[in-house]
Amino acid sequence: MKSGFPETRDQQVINTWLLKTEPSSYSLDDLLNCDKRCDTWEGVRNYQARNLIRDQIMPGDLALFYHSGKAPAAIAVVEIITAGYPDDTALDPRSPYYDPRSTIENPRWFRMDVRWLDNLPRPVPLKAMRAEPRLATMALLKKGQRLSVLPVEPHEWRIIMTMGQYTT
DNA sequence: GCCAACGTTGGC
DNA sequence: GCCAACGTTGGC
Repeated sequence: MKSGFPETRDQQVINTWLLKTEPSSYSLDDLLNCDKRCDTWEGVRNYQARNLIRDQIMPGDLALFYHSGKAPAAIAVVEIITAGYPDDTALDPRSPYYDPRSTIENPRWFRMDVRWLDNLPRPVPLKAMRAEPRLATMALLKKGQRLSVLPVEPHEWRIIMTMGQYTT
């Protein structure tokens, strides 16, 4: 990644996000074990997060891969490789993400596909982000926030890349 | 394990 | 449309 973020690709601004996951349900290793280190980000069942996936997240965007739980930290960078599209798991009665209110004609939930890019050389713990004054307004750090998909502002992204010693 | 914060549900 | 009850998230 070069300096001067936000970068553009094909005239399009690349936005940055944070994808939160509880590692006991889906971890970085799960992503790394996927074919081509690509996987689908399914099961989001929160309307605000759904709206971001459906309306804003674009292929080429970048995201921090964040583990919640025992050792909360941003640990890797992934690339968004699709726009949002209907989350079929909502249609499957055997899926833990089944939602009978969702239909093919009227999908209620959306997902996108992601690809692993790199681990952060130094994972950035939640604690370190809280301790960094320039990250004070970060969405992740807002009290009581529970979104699993969060926007990351360009300056926040740069700071976290630096903290994570991520340089390319 | 606790509990604050938040989203969702459902009775009215 | 209001709001109390409930379930879930997630840091600590």
